Amino acid sequence: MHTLSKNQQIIFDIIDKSPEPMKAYSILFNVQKKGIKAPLQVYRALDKLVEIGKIHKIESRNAFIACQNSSCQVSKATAFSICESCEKVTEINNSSLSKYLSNFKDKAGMKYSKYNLEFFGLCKKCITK
Amino acid sequence: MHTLSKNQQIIFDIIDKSPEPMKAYSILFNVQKKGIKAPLQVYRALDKLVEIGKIHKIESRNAFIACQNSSCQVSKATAFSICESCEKVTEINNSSLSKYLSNFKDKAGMKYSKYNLEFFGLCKKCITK
DNA sequence: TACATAGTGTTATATTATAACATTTAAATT
DNA sequence: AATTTAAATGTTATAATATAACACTATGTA
Repeated sequence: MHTLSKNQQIIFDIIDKSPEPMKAYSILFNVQKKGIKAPLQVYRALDKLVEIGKIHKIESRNAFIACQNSSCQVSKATAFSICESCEKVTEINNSSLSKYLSNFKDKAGMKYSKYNLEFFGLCKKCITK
Repeated sequence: MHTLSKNQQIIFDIIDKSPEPMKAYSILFNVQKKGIKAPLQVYRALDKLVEIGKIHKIESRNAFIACQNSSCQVSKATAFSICESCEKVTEINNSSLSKYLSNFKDKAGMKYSKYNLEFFGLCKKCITK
């Protein structure tokens, strides 16, 4: 198991506590009281946390969320649902889906080592508004 | 069928001719000789071209490619393979995959209106290097 | 014509991300 | 414990990506 460094722990904690994905400069603003002053300090921690699978980047939003999936050691197979109204993001943990995608081969026979899937729609709350 | 405006056509043409995804400022550089001088002129055309499905954004790369799929009118169901070595990107057109994903429902019962999937790996050329 | 909608041109600025280099800390090896 | 190595930190500067705001022009349609 990986032990986080000081900066990594600070930045993981704030992402983990957040109910929604956080952007890098919002993270920076929120950790300045803890002594983290520069964007690079944030980005380096983010890079490492993504690498070890503790957080994921929501590519379409340039934002980061803590991994919701206890069995997810590395960010090799990620899927998210994104509400286009309230921007709520949920990590999808569905074994049928992950099996289907992990075994997917395209016509050219290329075998993939990683995928990222983002679904967009309206969440239950927003659909009734 | 949609008629492209002058700027939209210029920008679509250069993306369509490119063998690889193009980034916004690379597009800008390449169309300055045609009188397009400012980032916004590029981004506005890109937004519209994405909206009508003539191009797609590769989110993990902040880059744009022309739609390879003649039946794809709108960018509601996109899938790409991305070589992490040479950065070659190919649009995946696989009816089993698109059916599976279009019909996918998560546990919360949320029904999605759109998805984007990016596979990562090594293409055939790069795998033998 | 006149009205509405979409597109253009422009300047300025916001947001996201990395380069480069010096230093410090932690971990692994002897 | 001392040495070595890898990982992490701190800092300044800057690159790369993207949007706000406003004035104006072209196009389609009643």
